[in-house]
Amino acid sequence: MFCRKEGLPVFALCDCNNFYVAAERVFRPELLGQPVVVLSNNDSCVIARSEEAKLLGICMGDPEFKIRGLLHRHQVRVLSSNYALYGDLSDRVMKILASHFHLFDVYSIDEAFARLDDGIADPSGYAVMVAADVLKCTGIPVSIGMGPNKTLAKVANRLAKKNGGIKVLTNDQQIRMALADFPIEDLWGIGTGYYNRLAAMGITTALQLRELPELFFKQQMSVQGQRMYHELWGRPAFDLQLRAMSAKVVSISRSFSAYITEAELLCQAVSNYAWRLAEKLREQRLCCRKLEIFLLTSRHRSDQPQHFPVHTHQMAIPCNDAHGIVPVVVRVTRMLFQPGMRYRKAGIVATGLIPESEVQLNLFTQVRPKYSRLSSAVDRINASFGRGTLRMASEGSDTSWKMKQNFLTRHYTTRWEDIVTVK
DNA sequence: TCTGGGGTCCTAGGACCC
DNA sequence: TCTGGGGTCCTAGGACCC
Repeated sequence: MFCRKEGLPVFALCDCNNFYVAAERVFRPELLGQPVVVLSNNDSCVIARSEEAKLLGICMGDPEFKIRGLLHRHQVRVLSSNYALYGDLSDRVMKILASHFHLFDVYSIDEAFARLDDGIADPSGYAVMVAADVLKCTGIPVSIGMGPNKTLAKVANRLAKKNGGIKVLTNDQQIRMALADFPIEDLWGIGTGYYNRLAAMGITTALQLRELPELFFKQQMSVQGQRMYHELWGRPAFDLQLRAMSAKVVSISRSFSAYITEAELLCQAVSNYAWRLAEKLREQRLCCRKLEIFLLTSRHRSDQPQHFPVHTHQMAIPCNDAHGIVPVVVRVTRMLFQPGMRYRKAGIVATGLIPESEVQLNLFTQVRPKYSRLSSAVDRINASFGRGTLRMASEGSDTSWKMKQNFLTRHYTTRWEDIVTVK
């Protein structure tokens, strides 16, 4: 199934370089060459950095308030995250990549795996051509790594970033060399938990890790670890995911821009989240059978009382309309709320998902069509006039909890009034 | 006193990913 | 004062069934 001429790579990983920053630079060329960071929701943490920002010592996840002096001193350009822009540019990049690779698997907003066609005799030259085409068509630079499986294509990609954008691993000698000084914490499948355990044993490079017996992987890191073992030795254990799978969980959670201490305001905020969750379920044509509602106080404030309540609600009928979901979420939130607590975040997780079509076949769902037609009408209106044009009255009008985005760029590619004007 | 065995489904929690 | 959000997979253990 993975057969290909001996010594040639089978898998490619294409990864956009510093994607969020690159996406901003497409429409803000004055940011080229400047240190740039993109912040998470509420403008709280660094989630993307340009090369210039990395050189200043800014790390992923750094809270903005802790590095404010540094940002100011070096005139770092600070941006709020603009997911409408990133999502749209991601779609464009993926379309170009898909036109060059027959078998193709979108792995995340900025990454895709591909299997190389048998006819490609010069993988490295092919990768150069693909990367150039993506850059020409979208303005986004990509790095491409190739190897005999996904794990090693990931390793190659990491090396490609430091090596002109393309890296191909073809035989075990090259693989050995690549793994010899590859830090285990950068390996796909090694997070902080495994890293700490391995480092305590003196294992710090991917090559050292590979030398451990297969049983160690199996016992310490379960079957995923066992798959990693095979891939490190060049045998493929993860294939491409060629069919889009329907989501198993759909969730929405947000931190508030200020603490919430009143039940009323909290209910208004979760009412807004519940509405958005219902929209997301309808976008994916799914209905949920369960809703998990949770509240969080700030873990970083050990001087304040903590409260992390969770409640799971079973829906009588699988549901994806706001009229079924919002009242449940508000009722549960009222029940979970404890006076005296300063809530920082709330969220809703929809599980037990089934396709909309299966619900409509159910005998006991005669009440649905009315709300289903109402929801479709609301979705059409909001699609035309913008999200939030129609919403639930329970959401209220006090927006003090809403997300802070002080450095947001325009929706250049997805909103008519934000489109760039050429003089 | 001695109390089966094998299967499924569900859930909670822990690991990981970007 | 200020520390993101949305996912996946795996395992162990309990309930339940025949």
